[in-house]
Amino acid sequence: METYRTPLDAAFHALSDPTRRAIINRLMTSPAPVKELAEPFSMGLPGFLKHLRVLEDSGLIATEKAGRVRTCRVRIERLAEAETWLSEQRALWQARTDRLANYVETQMSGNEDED
Amino acid sequence: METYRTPLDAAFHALSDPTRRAIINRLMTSPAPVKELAEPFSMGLPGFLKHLRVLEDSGLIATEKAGRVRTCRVRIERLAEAETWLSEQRALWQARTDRLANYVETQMSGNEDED
DNA sequence: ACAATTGTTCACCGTATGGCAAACTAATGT
DNA sequence: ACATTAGTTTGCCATACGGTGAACAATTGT
Repeated sequence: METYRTPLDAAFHALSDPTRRAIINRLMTSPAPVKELAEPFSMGLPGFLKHLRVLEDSGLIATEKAGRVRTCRVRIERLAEAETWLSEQRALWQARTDRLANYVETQMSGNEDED
Repeated sequence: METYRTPLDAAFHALSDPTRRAIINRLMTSPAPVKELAEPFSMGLPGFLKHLRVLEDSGLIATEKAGRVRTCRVRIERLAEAETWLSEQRALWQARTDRLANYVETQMSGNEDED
């Protein structure tokens, strides 16, 4: 079903849906079975299961079935990858504003009364 | 075009495509005109412009046209929102593992020779 | 054995996505 | 004036997405 190329593609895609973010949010506190996870949402189980599959295919969660109950838990590593990408970007931004601040500073010490 | 509900939906969706992440990555260092941004990619301009629109609609970038050149720059706030959501989730996870560690510890001090 | 609980599969639907090619507009260089 | 550059619009396409209802397992409680 998921044709996503890289893990990051899949992770960000999975996070782009509010239902799925809510699921992640819930699972951060503790693992839970499918039924309990589904309860807060108005949609039917089939639709809900699709969301779970998107999450599982993305690696953001893992599931395991015991008896008739499938228990879901978060895989924090994948979430960390997304976080890492974002913080790398912010590092680039930081480097840039640092350069800019530095430039402004050298300019000002050159002509202190400039506008 | 974008029917996205919340800013977070739109931001994560925008980031789920490798082309768009590459654009963001490029823009982190400095603003750039459309043509220069498009050069590294094999696709045509119309397709590329769609990516730019997704990014702009998500609030991850802003663009401004001067003469015939449209310059694009990152809007760091929106990226920060995504980062914030992720770190909130990790805080929940952290709280959980802390609780768990605490529990294990109290158990061990109760029966120190247990397996 | 039987019913209830829990999950799964299937076929379907309307809309969005990611791409293309072609035609077009607007600003700039010569 | 004319050609070039830079971007835009339009129409099209195949596939993916988010949801539905109906039928079908498989486990568990009584």
